[in-house]
Amino acid sequence: MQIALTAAVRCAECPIRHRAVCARCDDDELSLLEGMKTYKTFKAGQPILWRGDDLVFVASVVQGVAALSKTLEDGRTQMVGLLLPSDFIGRPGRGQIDFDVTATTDVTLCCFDRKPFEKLVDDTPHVAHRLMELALDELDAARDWMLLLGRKTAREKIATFIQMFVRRTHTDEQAAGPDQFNMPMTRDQIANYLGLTLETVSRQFNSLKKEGVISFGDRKTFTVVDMAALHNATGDDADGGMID
Amino acid sequence: MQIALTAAVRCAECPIRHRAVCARCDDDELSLLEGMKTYKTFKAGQPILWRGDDLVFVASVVQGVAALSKTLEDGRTQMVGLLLPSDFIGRPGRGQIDFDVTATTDVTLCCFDRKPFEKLVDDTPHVAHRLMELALDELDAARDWMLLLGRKTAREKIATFIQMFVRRTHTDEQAAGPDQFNMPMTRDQIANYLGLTLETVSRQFNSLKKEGVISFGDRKTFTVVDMAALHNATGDDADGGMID
DNA sequence: CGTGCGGTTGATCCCTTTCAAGGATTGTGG
DNA sequence: CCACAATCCTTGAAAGGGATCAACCGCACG
Repeated sequence: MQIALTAAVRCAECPIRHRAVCARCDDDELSLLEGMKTYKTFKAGQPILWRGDDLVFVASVVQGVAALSKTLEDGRTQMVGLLLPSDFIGRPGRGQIDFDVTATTDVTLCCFDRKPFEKLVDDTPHVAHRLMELALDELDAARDWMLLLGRKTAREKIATFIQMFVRRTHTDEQAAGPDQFNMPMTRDQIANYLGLTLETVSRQFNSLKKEGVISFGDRKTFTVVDMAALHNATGDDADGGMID
Repeated sequence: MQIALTAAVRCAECPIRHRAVCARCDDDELSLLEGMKTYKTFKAGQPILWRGDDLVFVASVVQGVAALSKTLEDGRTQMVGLLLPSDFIGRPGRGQIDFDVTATTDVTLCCFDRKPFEKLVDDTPHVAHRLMELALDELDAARDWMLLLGRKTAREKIATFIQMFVRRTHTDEQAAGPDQFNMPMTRDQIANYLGLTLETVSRQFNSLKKEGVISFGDRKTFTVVDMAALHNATGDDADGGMID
């Protein structure tokens, strides 16, 4: 269920107010941002930015999921980042990006023109700080993913993916059930994220289902039946290795 | 050939003066840093920091190569970053790191105690800016590596690795020959970086050698015989996709 | 009621891993 | 200076996990 978002939404009531790039801002700073922002929406599957494009705007993801991906000459593609609500697109001091950004689900972005935003970053330490934190969080996530891509088995990849998704989603939206959640990605997109083929993704999902670790009603609605078993299947050590 | 470095080396003469965290500093700022810095050296193979350690110092790599790595419960390990001269260890606002840092070769670090350094970062926009740039560079590198780990074949991985290494090394040190360079890592370390086994690394190296793409005299000294063929073997498109 | 898209399942193949043995190089101590 | 050990590297044979190729299912939608 999506909340209708328009340019009229006030920052103070924004669902990502406390985690996005504006998290540290006081009221004055917030009203500066409020004066600059515009909302853009994208339908599932739509491209948001192409590799090599001039970066005319930067943005926070307000609703939905977007993906960063890279493609080899022969068409093999690999997702190199998943943007959930509060994640940031674009970077100060870079006029271009080196990957494609695509809407995975319907997406709402809170956009700022790049040039004025960069000026604001220079004048507003709170924003600069938060931007740095977000970049470092992304770096941590990227490194976890490198371990997954380089060394984990298909089964471990799937288990890790589900676990990550549950963790990030649970706090984001009020999930319907205890460990139930909605999977907004197709098997093919998941495969591109995990460095697998869609067939392998399907097989591993069904294998975890047969073992009673997860179950799903609709093909897009999962329930984690046995959280401990799921964690066990990730290959990670006890504390999960994830920083909260 | 290593230059002897002691605490007495002046920043103005430092080999990484123009690329490290201090790159943007003016003379005043530089003398502040100069007053804080101490050199530490580590022998090849020595641990520099362990995962979960309290981060008491941050540092720039002055000489040598260090590696960031993560390990699964059962011992599988994956390098998640390679630190060459001018790269930075540690991050503002984080008291801990989530990976091990190990000296791959003999390493010289230019260290700063974390707390005072963080204060300096807050007061010195030039340093904060540069730190942000370095973080974003690392993020770009991490994403290139995710594509490699997730989608490239063993052959492509090796070719990409050599290419990356030649590119970064050539500007760093004046290489002996045109495309000759010194490989400071063992087959095992390379395997951990590329998500392969050491046997596969060995086989692919020798395969590229048989094809006349590279040659090596000493097992640690490579020459790229056919740069175009090497690039062709990376799977990347024409311009290489690497940002300089 | 067909068509298309996403998903499942099966059979086969192949690249990389695994297991194993031997070769090369370096360093150390007698 | 040589013997020996420790590392690092190479090479071969076999096994296996995931990819590939292919057929089919089920649901949404026109």
